Amino acid sequence: MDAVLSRMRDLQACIEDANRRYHVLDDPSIPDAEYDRLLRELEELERSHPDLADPDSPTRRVGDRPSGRFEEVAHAVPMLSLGNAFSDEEVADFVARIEKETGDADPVFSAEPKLDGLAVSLRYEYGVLVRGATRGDGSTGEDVTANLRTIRCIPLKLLGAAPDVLEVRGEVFMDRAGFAAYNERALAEGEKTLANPRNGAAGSLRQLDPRITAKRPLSFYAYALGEVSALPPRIETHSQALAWLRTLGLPVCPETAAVRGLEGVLAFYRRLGERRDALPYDIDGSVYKLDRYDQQRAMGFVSRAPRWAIAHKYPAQEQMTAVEAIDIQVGRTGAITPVARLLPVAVAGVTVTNATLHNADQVARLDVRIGDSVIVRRAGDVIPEVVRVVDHLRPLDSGGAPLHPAYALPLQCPVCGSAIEREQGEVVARCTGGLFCPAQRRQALIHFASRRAMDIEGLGERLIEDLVDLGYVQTVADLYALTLDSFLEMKRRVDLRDGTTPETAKSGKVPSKWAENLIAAIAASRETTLDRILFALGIRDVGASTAKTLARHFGALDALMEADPEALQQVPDIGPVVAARIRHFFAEPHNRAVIAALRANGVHWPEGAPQRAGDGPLAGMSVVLTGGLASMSRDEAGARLEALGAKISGSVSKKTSVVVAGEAAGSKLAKARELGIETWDEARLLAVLSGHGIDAGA
DNA sequence: TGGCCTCGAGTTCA
DNA sequence: CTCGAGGCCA
Repeated sequence: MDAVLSRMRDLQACIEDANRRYHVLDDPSIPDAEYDRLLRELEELERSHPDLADPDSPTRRVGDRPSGRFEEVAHAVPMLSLGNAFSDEEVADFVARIEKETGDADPVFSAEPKLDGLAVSLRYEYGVLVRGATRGDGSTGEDVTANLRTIRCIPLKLLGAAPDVLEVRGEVFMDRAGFAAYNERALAEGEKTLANPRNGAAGSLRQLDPRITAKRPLSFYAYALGEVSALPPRIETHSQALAWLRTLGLPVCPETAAVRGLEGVLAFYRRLGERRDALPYDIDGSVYKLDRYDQQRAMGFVSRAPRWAIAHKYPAQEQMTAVEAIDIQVGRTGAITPVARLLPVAVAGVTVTNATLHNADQVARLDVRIGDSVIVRRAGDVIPEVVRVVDHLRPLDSGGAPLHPAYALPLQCPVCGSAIEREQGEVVARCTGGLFCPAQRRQALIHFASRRAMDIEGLGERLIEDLVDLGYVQTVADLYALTLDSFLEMKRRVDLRDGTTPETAKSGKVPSKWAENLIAAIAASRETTLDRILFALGIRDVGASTAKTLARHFGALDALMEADPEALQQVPDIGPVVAARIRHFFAEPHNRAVIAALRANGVHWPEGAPQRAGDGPLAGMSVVLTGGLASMSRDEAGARLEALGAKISGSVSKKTSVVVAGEAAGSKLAKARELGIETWDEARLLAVLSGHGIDAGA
């Protein structure tokens, strides 16, 4: 019981603190999702232990006291908050409750996006805006009339026949474009940037100088009524009220729609969710309001929220979690990457356990330490990132100093013990162990086997790790000496090491199929091409594209190996730096030995005369492929275009001649349109290929 | 020398 | 996908 009580008091303190920071300081300390979670936990504890509930618990209040910088305003009709639903089930419960209590089997809801901004109340008397206030704690807010008057879409005078008194509730928000522009400027001028658009809106409204507010790109959508002296007749639903507000000149969110029953609200939720990223403003959910006023009255209220409305939240894009450790990863080139190991947390639908910290500079910028609470986000792309540290949750020692020191990169490679060095002016630190370092050896092998290199199917990271750790493979050439027996023996040793039951014991026969397939895949990779083997060798700064150029330019490996720096720099896109790296690679006796061993093991590729000048019908064209093609893969399409002399590039710029856009083409197509670059659909591509005698099929 | 344009390298999870 | 840096051109 003591434990419950102390947990409740802890939660209360956390929530109060978060409230204060959010409402009074405009400086949120924890993400909304975390706040909601804490509040729910406290609510549940209070429900199961009503005797322990504090009468002043934050669950009984909507927000917090105003900051005192502005006049206080008492709301004639309180501004309530909404209950939240985080799952379809909770929405189903909400709808079922309404159906049961109203007796309406198919109730109509007004559904609208839940804008991520700041709730305000506008008071019009005789059609003139006389006062605007923030929500504050729900019953008392702050008078921010002067600031609200600067928002262009808020009418200072209503159109038509307005009632004597009309209070309109709605959301003030900053759209994404405005937010981005604000931060860009703040960054350029060395000012503090805003954490998110909602803070932009809140911070702007709290400016003491309305001239500053006037420069902020704020908008407003009305979504509810407060005090109204006389509602026009025949307004019996929320939808009708919104339509009426529109006629008075008040902006209402165009996404708002009337929907029917559970099916209707869930369909609205999904439709809106799909378009979430495309909307010009941030939303954090949908809101459903029972449309008929008589039904709303029948449902009534619970302490802090109406029972006839609910906010259905989308999975949070930001979450708070704890850093359990900061580990080091060693890349193929020795690059040292610090990685935050996180307490698993669900962010936008997936569980995140790792997040890259990129490099030492980034760690220093964020000042991430072990034990810290951090905000994790999955931004536009998929890869999670640590956005910031929640400073006031940092663990402290008894003296009040941080428990953990600032993180410093180790001086020695944690894998091989070699020195870690950072070259002058470079951002990345590197392990100097080279192929002596097992981590680099492993990465080199993974690279060698990868699809764009030797394309050895089935030889994945796990297998390579075991092969390297157990000493079966030292260099890439050793792969070609592996036999069926060595794989089976290795498997036995792995099972023994991990304590896993050998499959041989379970099935009673030798499960050699996977090993046979692997041997076959390795054998198949013996027949390759010069550009693949060049790429596979893993020369620094020689990627797939440069390898292709080198292969074409020299035609044969020996010619490349003997080329001096001057000869190398004759190759397009090769300058002094890359030339030196290539020379350095081939000067290394170990690398020459590996190449000899590969050849001795039967790895071969066609060699031919150097092709220096690009020719073919599409010579000089720079083509970018994007989106999925139905009749062939992008790689195949690229190979065919290259056969015609075109250059395939990965990014769109004004030098691009054509963008081939397949299914679901994204940002590259958008960029092409923006730059006015010619685009081809798949049909056009096929026509061009067959027009030059290239068979598009198979 | 500065400002593109590219390429390379590293990264997460189902 | 994004960042960093090499290469090229004005």
